[in-house]
Amino acid sequence: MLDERKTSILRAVVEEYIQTAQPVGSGHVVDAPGVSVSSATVRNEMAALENDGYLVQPHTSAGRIPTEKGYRYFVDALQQPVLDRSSAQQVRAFFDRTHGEIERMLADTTRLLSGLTDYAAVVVAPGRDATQVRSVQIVGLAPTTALFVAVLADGSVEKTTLDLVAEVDESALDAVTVHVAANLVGHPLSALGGVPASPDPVVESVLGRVRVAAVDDGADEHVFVGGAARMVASFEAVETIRSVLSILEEQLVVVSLLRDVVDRGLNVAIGSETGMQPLAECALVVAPYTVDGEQVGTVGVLGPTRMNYPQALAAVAVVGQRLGHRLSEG
Amino acid sequence: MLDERKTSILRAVVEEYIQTAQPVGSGHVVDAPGVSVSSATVRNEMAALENDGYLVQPHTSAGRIPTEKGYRYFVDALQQPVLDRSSAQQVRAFFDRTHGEIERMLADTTRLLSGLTDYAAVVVAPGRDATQVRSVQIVGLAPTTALFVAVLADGSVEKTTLDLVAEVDESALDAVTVHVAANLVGHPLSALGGVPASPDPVVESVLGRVRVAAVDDGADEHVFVGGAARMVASFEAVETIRSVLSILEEQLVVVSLLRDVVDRGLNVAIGSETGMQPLAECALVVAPYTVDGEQVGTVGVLGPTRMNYPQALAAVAVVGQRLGHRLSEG
DNA sequence: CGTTGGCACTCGATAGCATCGAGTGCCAAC
DNA sequence: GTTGGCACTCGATGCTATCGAGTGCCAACG
Repeated sequence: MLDERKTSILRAVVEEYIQTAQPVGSGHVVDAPGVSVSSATVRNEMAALENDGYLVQPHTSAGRIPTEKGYRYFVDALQQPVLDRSSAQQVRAFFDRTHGEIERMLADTTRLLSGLTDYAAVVVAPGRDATQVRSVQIVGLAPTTALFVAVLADGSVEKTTLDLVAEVDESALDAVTVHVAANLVGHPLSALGGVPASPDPVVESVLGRVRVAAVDDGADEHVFVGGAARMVASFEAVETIRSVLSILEEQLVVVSLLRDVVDRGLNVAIGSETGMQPLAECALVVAPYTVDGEQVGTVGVLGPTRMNYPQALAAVAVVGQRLGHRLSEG
Repeated sequence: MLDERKTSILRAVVEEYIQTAQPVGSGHVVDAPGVSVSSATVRNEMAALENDGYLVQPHTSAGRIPTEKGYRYFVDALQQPVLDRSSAQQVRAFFDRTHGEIERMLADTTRLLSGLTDYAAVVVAPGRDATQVRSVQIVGLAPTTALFVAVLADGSVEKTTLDLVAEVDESALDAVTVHVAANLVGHPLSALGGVPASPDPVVESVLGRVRVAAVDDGADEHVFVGGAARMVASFEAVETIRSVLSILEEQLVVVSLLRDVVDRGLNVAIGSETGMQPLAECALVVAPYTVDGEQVGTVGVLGPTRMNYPQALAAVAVVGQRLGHRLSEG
């Protein structure tokens, strides 16, 4: 698409702009690798790059800034970035050390990722269907309220409140527990829909509630966000900060955003590529992680469009891979 | 402490500064209620208030800004503030409508509070000891890993990973479950420490792990933070925003901060009263809530020192009270 | 013909300076 | 004790000059 020299120039502009946040002039590019020409030639090339939509000038006679298209080309031209030694060491140390609740581990993973990149980090927990139910229990809380609790093989616990239509005593709830357990343990939680009807009408009425609740809750995947404070420093307009934080506060939005990006086969979404207007000045780097060969979740970082893409890509890739390994071994 | 007129003037200055964020001059105060004197007299009084440390001038010949001491006096002089009709209606509607998981309910409560005040809201969940254990279960996850799960009467679920020293089969874990359940159901979770030893050495070894884990996890109370994005608009320095967000991201810090303030018998902590340097420009309004007559948790809002205290105090008080009621009825 | 040094030009940033006005402190008079 | 009057302060605003990084263009060169 672009000849070698234009590519080198574009890369130099992007790299310097990422570092300094200042428009980059032709003079700064001449001693970049792959650019052994004078500044006048660079100027000509940069004018061409602007014409083609890779760069813009904030105003006449200023340096150039990459456009979304420019960042996109830069990212696509990147060869597989590798994580620097000390970061890699940090990741290794983290996954060697971490243990305990899966939720805490995922939350800590966001801190790790955020610390590596200085941007906000997100981790989408493994989906319901990625793991089997180990144990089921229905516990009465109030005369007409019960709690459905399922322990999954990965150590997570799912629960749903059941609003019962009539009073149900403990023994009946125990019967429901036994019935559900017999049909659910060893299967993914989504198999709840396939639990056969019970001949006992009381059991069956509770069962109805369980099925309904399972469908209601099935949609919301758990997501962990960390290091939002770090990302703040990358922006200077308070209004931008506010709108980005608003997005991060809405778990549903974050989950669907990540899913959407992954589904489009991207590992980077730049500005409007995110599909969210408040993220126009942001870029999102994501990587799915796999447990036992199956994609079950996603890790990612959210930062400004002038993000350190090589670093972020490398960090997200390595953390995603390690996280998958860690979860696979159980 | 201050005569009536000085109090009126101080109140007028605080109220206007809260609204405008601009230094308030003597001219703006003359037509405030309780101040029927000329601007010259107001000037004299304001000079006195400055001398006594209630006001400061950003620079000579500018209006005045309240100091922490000024805000403190203003807050202490406030009669019980009442919530405006529409907000009260909003609160009532929320608590009539809300149901389901207690965690979701508490998280939604932060959204409610944040929406009412336009500041960040925090809710500390009821402590472990405030509610009884309804059900206990120990589930094996891996050969040497098990999960201790306890369902509490308020619908919350506590869990802890157990790293076992040796392989323990299902039937042994079931024996532990039965043993623990017999001694724990009906008691608060803290009674775990008092579970008697078991004659069976295998059961006893697992039991040891359970006791250790219970102590480790006992400290961390759950806290929900919401509406951080809203609060951002109250500040203009990005660095301030960053440091405040950093605080809010650390659950332990938030919990101990709230506990500390409540323990000091305060319902408002202004600036340095919070005891946290990064919150020097913030104020915290808190209210404990009670379930069955016992203080079990706290709600609060965090905003700038130039916070709308009457509104925030009223909102926090009402939401705390309603939340307590809601949780009491189960 | 691509490359290059040269050059006029642009325009934001910075600094200096006058002006404006909100607000103050002080004082004499009521 | 209160008040109107008044000189004064000082940030904010606006204007102008200057500076300099960077540009576009062009003629000359290999």
